[in-house]
Amino acid sequence: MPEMPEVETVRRTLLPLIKGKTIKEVTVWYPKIITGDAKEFAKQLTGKKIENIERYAKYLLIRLSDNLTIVSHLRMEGKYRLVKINTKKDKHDHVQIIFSDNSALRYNDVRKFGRMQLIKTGTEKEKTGISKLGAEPNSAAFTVSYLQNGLARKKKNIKSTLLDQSVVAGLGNIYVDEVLWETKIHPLSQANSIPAKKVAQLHDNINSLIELAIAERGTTVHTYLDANGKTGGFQKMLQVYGHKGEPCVRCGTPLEKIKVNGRGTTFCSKCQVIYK
DNA sequence: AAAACGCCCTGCAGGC
DNA sequence: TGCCTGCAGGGCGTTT
Repeated sequence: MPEMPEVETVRRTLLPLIKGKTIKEVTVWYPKIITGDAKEFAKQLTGKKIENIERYAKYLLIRLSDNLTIVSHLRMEGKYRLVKINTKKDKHDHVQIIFSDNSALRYNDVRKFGRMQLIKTGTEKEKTGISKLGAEPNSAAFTVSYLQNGLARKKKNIKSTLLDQSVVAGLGNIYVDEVLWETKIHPLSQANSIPAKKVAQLHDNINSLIELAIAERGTTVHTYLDANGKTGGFQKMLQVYGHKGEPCVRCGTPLEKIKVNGRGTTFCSKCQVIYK
């Protein structure tokens, strides 16, 4: 499932594959992927040139000529790959952007959860999901006091709070479980009851975890692949996610798995402290 | 108003 | 070439 490190890896691998290319034609096989009118999406894109790809949290911003931007969210299983024009359509290919050099960008998504939205460049903070996002890890805005203020407003558990993209933008289920284990905070701790010193540690650990995961080109635990079809490398460093029942590497206690607001949550009941 | 819930989707694992 | 159920989950609309 692409979280911020995976989306950043997609950005880095996709950019050199499509930068500078001119769009000749767009095919939308599954219109629900497109937010707004799919025919209009295809029409507007025709003739435009790919200028750059940016990213905010888990959103890709594909910058085009004529002040247009495709805002793309991969959700659980969205993938991009570049193919030759006549490559047979995969069962889960949903959108195709054909370039003037007869290569084609395919968007593939087994669960069809991903979304693409065409907007005027610069309106992403009003017209898309980006409008509700908080600060990203490792950004200037993501300070210790920013996180302390964010948690102070929340009475709910820390697991749900860190998944809340308006508090910290870019974390998903894997990295939240990892960072709570690393910081020795129980996932059911009440967000506004965590001591300031622990919040400061949490902040630093979020930053270093995301930085390391990006350096490792993300985590592949299910089907995640970058735009070159390569898996990530961070899965070998996971301490809790996917390790239910295995001994905690710090204390040897078997890791537990519970549901927290509908999300699978793996943790060590001995060394992760609950704050209430 | 904050928090929780339900929905979208498909593939796969597990039980029988 | 089995069938059925539950699980995986990010974001968003709806409900509590």
